[in-house]
Amino acid sequence: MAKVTMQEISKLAGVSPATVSRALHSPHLVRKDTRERITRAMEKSDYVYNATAGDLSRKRSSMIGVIIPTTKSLVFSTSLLAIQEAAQENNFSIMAGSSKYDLETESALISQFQERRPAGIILTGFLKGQQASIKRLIRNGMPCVVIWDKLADPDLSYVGFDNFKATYAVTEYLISLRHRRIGLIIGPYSKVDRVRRRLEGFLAALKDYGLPHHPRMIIEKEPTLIDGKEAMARLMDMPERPSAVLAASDTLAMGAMAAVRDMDLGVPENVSIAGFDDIDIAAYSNPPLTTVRVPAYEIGRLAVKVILDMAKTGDLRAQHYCLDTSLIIRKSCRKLQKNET
Amino acid sequence: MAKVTMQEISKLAGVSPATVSRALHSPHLVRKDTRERITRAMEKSDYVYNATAGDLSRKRSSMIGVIIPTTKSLVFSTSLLAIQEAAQENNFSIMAGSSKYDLETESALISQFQERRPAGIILTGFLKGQQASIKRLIRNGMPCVVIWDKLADPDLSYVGFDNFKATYAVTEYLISLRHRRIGLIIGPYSKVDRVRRRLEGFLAALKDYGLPHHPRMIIEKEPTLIDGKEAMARLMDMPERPSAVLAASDTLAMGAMAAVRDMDLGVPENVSIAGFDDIDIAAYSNPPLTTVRVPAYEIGRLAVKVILDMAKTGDLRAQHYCLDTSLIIRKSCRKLQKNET
DNA sequence: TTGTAAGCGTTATCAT
DNA sequence: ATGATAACGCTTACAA
Repeated sequence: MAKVTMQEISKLAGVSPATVSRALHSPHLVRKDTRERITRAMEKSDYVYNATAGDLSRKRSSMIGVIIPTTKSLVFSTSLLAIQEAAQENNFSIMAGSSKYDLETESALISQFQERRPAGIILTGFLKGQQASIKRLIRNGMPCVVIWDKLADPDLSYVGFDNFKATYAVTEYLISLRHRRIGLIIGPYSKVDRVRRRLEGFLAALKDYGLPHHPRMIIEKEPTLIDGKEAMARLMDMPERPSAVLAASDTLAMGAMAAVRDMDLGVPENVSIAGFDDIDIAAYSNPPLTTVRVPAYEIGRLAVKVILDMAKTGDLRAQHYCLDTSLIIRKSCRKLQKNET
Repeated sequence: MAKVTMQEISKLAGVSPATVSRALHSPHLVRKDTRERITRAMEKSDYVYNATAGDLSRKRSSMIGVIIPTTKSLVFSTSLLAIQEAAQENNFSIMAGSSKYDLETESALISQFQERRPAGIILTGFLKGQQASIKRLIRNGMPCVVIWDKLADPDLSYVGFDNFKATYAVTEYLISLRHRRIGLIIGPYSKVDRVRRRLEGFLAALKDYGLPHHPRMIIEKEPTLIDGKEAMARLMDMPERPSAVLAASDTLAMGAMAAVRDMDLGVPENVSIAGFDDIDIAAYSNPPLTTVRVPAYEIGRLAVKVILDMAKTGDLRAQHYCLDTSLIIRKSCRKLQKNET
């Protein structure tokens, strides 16, 4: 398709290929009338620029690699959308892939990306054991930025938020509602650092307020609806069941609410549930979900900015952006009575 | 980054670049021991294949362009996930973009894709007025397949389902429940053919069963939660309000349910609601949503197969796959009493 | 089974 | 302001 090349355009316009290239990328270097002749020639012959050839010649490509855990979570999709919009505004394309929380998949994706010499790579959190290989990437001159977390390692760039703090805050809120037996349904924290920090925030709040810690009330699951439902069912079956449950993602929370409904019990009358992410639908669930709002869109845009900036200047020194989260109080949590348990 | 080239590997292994290339892509053409020497050389020097150069040389790239309306709808994300998985299995990368139901954005995306000479392009339905330019693409040798619809045009490939029939069926179901005043909340049918066919299916069912058609009960909106809610509020405010409402996407349906709840009315006691898509969460809403299941995942996988097949054989003759949808009856619709209206 | 060499369509460096 | 020309890193006939 589109087999006409710059060569042919240059002939048609009676100039050299170099001039055509200039007319395309640095129009100000070309006299107006030649520029117009070139433009006309291009239009007449349906010329389509060949970015592959350009990238090869220039030794860097105008693509950005993006890894998100899953396209099936609305909240990551929001970041992806932002990334895509920002990239397109700068005439970059994105290569997307989802790791599905699997180390091998993630590595394969990174390798696949590298083959195209992208301008940079955006990673969503990352799996345990990936840290070294990312550092190697950076050392080799590849702009990388981790999103959705605040990293301890000063050598790694990130655009994220404080998962520990955010989880601490929502747990604290539950405690302020007089809950003392609080369950936690959480994603794969043994595999993903970002998730582990949520666990740690939860635990820290419990400890700081002197609440007992029931390991059985912490359930690690995949962040899906069905897993949220199963976990909640298990929690509700316990002899001393929790009066409140924090689901470390809204998807889990939605599943959890369904479990309660299936028992003909109500949220928040019989049990309070809080989520994390503030996906769009959280405001529309029944009851509307109390949750932690995460700046998914802003994260995406900012990440692109960081990558583009690094690619342009060649300065790969780590950049850190920790954005704010906020607690969105809706109707899925209630305050216990003084003597209620 | 990764500045070592095939040249250097070939020197290291004491062979020609051509042999290295063969070892990589057609190992069977290379004697085992030379192959091993090459592999060792690559490992020792951290060689990373340069797909950009390869694509240029081979005059076709191992990328597939994908356009979906929005990453913010779970159901398109499912197709995207499937596409991405299938592509990766075949060592292809995907370039993704969302049109946001905007013609200019869609065109810009297609142009951007073309510059990379992708192996093919997958389009989700497509906007009115795009048909001619897609045909031109195909004529120029670009494999294209439209997903999520069954096209009338025999020259265009599609992997989709019958939007008319599916909508007809769910409307018929509502009618079988004795509903006679049925509202419709629907996406941008004036812009998107695929959506228009849903409208037509709805109208046809009404007509076939001799039901009156109230234009005011058909509301065109963007497929978002908030729009679903607003539309439903309007419907419920009508003097003769509908006893059932079909929302032509689950997202709209979720918004609609929220509107009913806000009026302190119940679904399906006061009004029945049916959706379309069967996004994951539809089974978990309160009440669980009766809806039309769409084979989003299968569509994605099959679309990649079609593209790859066309790219390999060079045979761009149109291929048509119309998959099945099914009505998933849950709890958001009820049967009216004999004398109930 | 392996090597030679001519591209692939741009861009960048020097000249003019 | 424009042109000549050598890369860029790989693939692919064709030859050996």
